[in-house]
Amino acid sequence: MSKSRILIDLTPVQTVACSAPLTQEPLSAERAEGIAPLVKALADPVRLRLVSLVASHQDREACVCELNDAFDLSQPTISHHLKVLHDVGLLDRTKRGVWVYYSIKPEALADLAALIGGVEA
Amino acid sequence: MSKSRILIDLTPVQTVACSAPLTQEPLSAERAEGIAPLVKALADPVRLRLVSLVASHQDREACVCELNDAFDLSQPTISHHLKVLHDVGLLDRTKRGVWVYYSIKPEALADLAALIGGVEA
DNA sequence: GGCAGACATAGATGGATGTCAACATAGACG
DNA sequence: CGTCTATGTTGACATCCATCTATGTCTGCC
Repeated sequence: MSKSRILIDLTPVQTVACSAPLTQEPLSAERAEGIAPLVKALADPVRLRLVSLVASHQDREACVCELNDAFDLSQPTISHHLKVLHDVGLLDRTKRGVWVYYSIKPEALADLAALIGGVEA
Repeated sequence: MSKSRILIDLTPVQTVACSAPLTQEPLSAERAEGIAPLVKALADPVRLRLVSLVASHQDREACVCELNDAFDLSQPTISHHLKVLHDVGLLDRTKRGVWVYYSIKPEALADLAALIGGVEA
């Protein structure tokens, strides 16, 4: 009870960060519910490319205008995907003048990789 | 053109295995389309737990009957989720007598972790 | 102030997805 | 054979989700 209440207040990234690798012990239902949104955020080709574009960009951050240009999708659609990635804690958001820059939170990707890979972090 | 045709014939796991980490270079649209199904297969709390249950089980395999018992879901629903995981190449399937055993394909998880984590495989 | 550009939000819509009940299949065993 | 048990398949249904158009908000600038 108290354990699950604590989990409810954690972001997906935080839940991932404090979970043992999938291959080490069975994932509890509560943790699975907490982690799934993070994986789901990555489970889209457009968002995979967005993360990759940002992560591989100079200083691991990119302006929305550049990201828009990389896709044949409407600006609101890209904005929606960026919001999804930001909401789960994979991307940070900074406004500089008129432009908005999204940046990678590297530890989020690393923690998720450790959870999936399991082979010692 | 020829590159994308090759990718079309790869399974999600194979596509992941031959892709550079997300943080290293921008993911192409074709590769993103190939990888997304694998991530999507993991982007569900029930399937996360199924993978974890199988992966952390003795010999990294488990009988469907045990898996059914771990959930408050109908048997066809579990069967459906196992099929999704098997179709993308995360689980192997073996029939022994009346029972069906699903087993982890460890390299699939490792490759996915390497793609996401990026810190050298 | 007012306009223009960058980005977010709202609402609508077609398609994907998780779940179940019902049925099918396939061995084991009497 | 017939039945029981384990598992997969089908079809239906409700919900979720990716995308679009239209509109709102904020900022810089003339």
